[in-house]
Amino acid sequence: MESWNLSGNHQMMIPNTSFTTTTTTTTIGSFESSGSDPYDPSEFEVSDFFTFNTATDDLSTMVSGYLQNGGFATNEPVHITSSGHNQGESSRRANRGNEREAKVRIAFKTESEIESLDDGFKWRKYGKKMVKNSPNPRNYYRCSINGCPVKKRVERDRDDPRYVITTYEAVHNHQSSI
DNA sequence: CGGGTTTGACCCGCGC
DNA sequence: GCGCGGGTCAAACCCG
Repeated sequence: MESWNLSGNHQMMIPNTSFTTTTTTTTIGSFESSGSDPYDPSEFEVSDFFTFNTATDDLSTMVSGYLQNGGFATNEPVHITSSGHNQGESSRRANRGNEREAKVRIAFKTESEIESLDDGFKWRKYGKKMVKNSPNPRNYYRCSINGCPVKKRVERDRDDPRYVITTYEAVHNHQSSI
């Protein structure tokens, strides 16, 4: 768990992407970068979230800023190893276990009635699952820009359905989708 | 026709 | 080995 400096240093090149609902509280949690481990499927504990208040457009700024920089005003060396074999998904299985890809993961918890929050990127849904201990499904999205590795999953907080938890993974290799 | 969504099947890791 | 849970695939479907 890192601590983030939320001020400054986002390059904001996202056009007006405003969330369509009034967002009061947003929470951010679980930052991971650079794994020697392929996947860490650990869930986010609520205590891991970092909460702050923000105005609506600040939030979208931060989301997009995060997604493009690989982090908030962080000096974490977030590097994407796009090296060697990165073509296609079949390679993922092939080299599971010894390839080290930089993993960046961040979760936003946002109070919202709708779950399709516009964060300025174009997403293609590729899966949906029911999660255990929750009546709510979890949706899986992939960034639909060329070979962009970013995924996100969206689900509703299981014990406070007013909130939507959006988890982003990896860093965009392009700028805004618009 | 081109793109996204739906949806059940499939895969993989892990614990028993 | 088996079942479970999370994650992904992909064929069918939908919609402009």
